Amino acid sequence: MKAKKTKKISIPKAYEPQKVEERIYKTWEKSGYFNPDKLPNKKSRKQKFFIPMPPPNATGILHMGHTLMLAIQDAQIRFHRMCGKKTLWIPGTDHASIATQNVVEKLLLKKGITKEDLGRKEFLKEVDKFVKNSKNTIKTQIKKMGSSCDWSRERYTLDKGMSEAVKTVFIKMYNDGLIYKGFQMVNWCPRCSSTLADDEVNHKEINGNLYYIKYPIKDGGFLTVATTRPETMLGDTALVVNPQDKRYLDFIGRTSVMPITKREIPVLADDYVDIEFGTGVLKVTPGHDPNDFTLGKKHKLDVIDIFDDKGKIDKKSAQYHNFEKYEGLDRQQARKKIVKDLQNEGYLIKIEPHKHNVGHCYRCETIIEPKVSSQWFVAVNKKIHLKNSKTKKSLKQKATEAVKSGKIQIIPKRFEKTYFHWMENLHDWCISRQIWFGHQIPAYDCLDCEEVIVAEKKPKACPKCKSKRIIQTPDTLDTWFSSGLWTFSTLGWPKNTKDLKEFHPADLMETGYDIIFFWVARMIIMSEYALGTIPFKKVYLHGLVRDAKGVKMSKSLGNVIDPLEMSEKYGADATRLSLIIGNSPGNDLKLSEEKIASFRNFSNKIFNIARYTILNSKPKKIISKNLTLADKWILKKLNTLNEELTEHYQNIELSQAGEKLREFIWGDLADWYVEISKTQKQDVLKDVLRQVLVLAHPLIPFLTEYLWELAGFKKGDKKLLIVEPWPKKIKLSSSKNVEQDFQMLKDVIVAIRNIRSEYKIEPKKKISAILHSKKRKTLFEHKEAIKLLAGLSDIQIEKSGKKPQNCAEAILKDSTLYIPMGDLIDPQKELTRIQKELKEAIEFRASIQRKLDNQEFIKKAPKHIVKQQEEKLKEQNKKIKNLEDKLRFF
RNA sequence: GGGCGUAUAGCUCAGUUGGCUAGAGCGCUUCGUUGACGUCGAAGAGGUCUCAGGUUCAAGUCCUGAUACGCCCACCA
Repeated sequence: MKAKKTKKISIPKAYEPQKVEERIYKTWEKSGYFNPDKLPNKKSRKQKFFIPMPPPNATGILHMGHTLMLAIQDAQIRFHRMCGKKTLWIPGTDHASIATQNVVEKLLLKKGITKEDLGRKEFLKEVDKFVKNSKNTIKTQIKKMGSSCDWSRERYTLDKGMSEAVKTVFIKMYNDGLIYKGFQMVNWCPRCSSTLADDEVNHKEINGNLYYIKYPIKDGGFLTVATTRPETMLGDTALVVNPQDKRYLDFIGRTSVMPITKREIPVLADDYVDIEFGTGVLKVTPGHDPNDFTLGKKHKLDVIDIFDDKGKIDKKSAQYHNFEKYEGLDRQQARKKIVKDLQNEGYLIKIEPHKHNVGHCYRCETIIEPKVSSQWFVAVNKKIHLKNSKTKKSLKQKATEAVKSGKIQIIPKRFEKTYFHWMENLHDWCISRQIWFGHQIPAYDCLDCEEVIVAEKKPKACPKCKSKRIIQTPDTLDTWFSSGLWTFSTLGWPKNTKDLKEFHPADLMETGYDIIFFWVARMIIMSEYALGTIPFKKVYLHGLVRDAKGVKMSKSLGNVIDPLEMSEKYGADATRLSLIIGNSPGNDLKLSEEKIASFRNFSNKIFNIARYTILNSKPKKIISKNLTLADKWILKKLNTLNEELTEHYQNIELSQAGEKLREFIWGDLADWYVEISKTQKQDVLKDVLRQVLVLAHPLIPFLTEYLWELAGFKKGDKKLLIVEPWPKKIKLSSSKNVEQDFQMLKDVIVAIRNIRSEYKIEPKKKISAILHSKKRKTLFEHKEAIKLLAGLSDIQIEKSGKKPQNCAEAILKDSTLYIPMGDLIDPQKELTRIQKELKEAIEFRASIQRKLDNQEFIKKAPKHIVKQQEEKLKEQNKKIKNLEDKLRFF
């Protein structure tokens, strides 16, 4: 109970992460341990563990989503590194073609410059300049979070090696007939002036209208068409009705003279048309609707493209097809004007409000225009002989099998269904983009004979017509085409490198569920195609980080919580913990500054436990003899913690790992063991601290490494915590009953505290207690602890004895506690207390009794459950008897 | 139109294969300057586990249905 004098080692009173994090990170970097080739005990590292880091966009700044991914991956990497695996985490950045080009375009526009002003070459120089700069920013930020990734292997999706990989795959796919150029309906973003893949289009419900328009028929009569997009009528090339539709039988085969343009189009029959919808008459615009395109193909209709690349009514088309008066109007303007004209000329019958889904660009939110053009596609349904496959299979089949066979495991499992569903419905993937920034397609067009040549280098002459007028296709590739190669291109593919052989496939792919299709699916397709293997064994999908109210964070809403600001304020460890604890795969996370602050408190608590241990623990070396009940208890708890954490880390259940850690450190260690240790001549604090630091390190890297050093566990420059082997369980002899015995000790202390609280006894005031207990010896060992923790001046512990007078009492499992109150005793208070306790006990006993009276329960429930109930009953009976005895005195 | 998820204390969430007098953190109430920590400690209040059925000796946990909220996918003009 005498407070130990703290020695004069100067350790600050509170943890100041700002002062240590940067230094610790540099120490790690200098050690070389981020690099698997420089790890200690190299020979014994038989297993490997590899994570390719999802590359953040090169232009971005770090947001909570990144921080979350870094925290999870770093925890995994650190755990497996400590477990003795050869661990590799490759960092990198993504060039994010459309996104980056948009950003730079906007910046230039502020200076009044368009990209066309600069020309392709100069513009790309500008982009590169910009990327170079922001790449460094994000790199520094990744380091700030403590990420232990191998910077010597850092990659960029547009670096030389990557371009090599992209070219190789493209050419191989082309030669295998899996990449083709085709004239097809694609999603066109008029703002970006580029195509988009199907999954880059977001469908949103829009309150639109259905316009009913009269189409006059030659030789009399008219048909009424319902459309949501009247402006597309400029490109109509037919009307179609269902041949079963009796209303229109007479019209089939006749000709309509269209309103406005007065073009003549046929009335056709096709059972594609839904009789029920609208008027049952469909206007066909093969140039601007995917269905109409298919229908048009079937009926060999002309395709009229009425828009230019910016989504405005095209000049040439307007001249040719007789709608010059709309030339240059954008889609909205054209719609307005056409509706007005239709109305004036008496062709508009009515307008009905109509909800429908409209596609939007996922980058800039502009409404997508379906448009027919010549683009490059990956054929996903074409069956060929793929690597490591005996029979002919399509890319889609291979990618589906990879998951279905269990070779790839998706966490959480429910996303496997989503994945299959998406794969089943996958159409050919449009991979060409009319963007300047990106991997330019390795295809060359002969300007004289229009021959297309796919090759690594520009051919000297056209193989067909020998012309030398050859240019490279201006289009670039979809960003996801190159990031699809990420798991193996980062390892040096197409060269057959040592890294590739050693590390592929990755052990874990950790990314957001929002890019399961964009990226995860593409990586599976690409790896199966190029290498004939899976890209990774596990996919762990994290959710979105939202604000405290569950709203998506966005600059415009001003609800963004900045990870760097938070790390500066509360420490990177606290920021990481706030994202890990209370989070589960596939679910969104609500984050608030308060939550982060609460983990700062936790860090500080750990710091102070360590501080106390360093300054006061006795002895400084591991002991195993003469352990007290408390010593054995905390060591046993530590063993359990070790076991549980090991499993949680292995299964990527980091939230549970974090909670268990907090429970142990704050609950068991700080609130109980540290306090009790103050009454002991020697303790095991140092051993416990040592192991706790190891177990906590994957989740709390900075602080633990710092304390490791402070506590003197770091023996020699190379012995950093980051490479400390994962601890084995501590051997404990004779630890039977430790938990029950310690629980009894806790119960006694809590009971006294309770009485103090009820009687409002000042904490300063020391009182005495008398304890009659069957386990006298066990409690006696920690007599001083009871005194310290319950604020007693004195305690008598006897096997049994006479009931003392004027006491507050508490009935415990094997003991009865008396607190002499003298005049302070309030019989009424005691009576109420006992009565309340008795009532609860009786109710509880009744519920157990009911169970035990039930013959079915006795017959069918497992033996140990029945026994458990019987014991509970006994316990309650004893308690009730004691309480009733006490009542008799009142 | 198809599919999926969630519903437990004021808030954020745990609750493994059914055995629970239903837990934690934050918040709240009362009390406290016990030399590791006020970024702390002690004690406490607070829940018919969304609703209705069912299976079972036993249901927060499994099944069916309903309701609410959320998400994803989709070319019906």
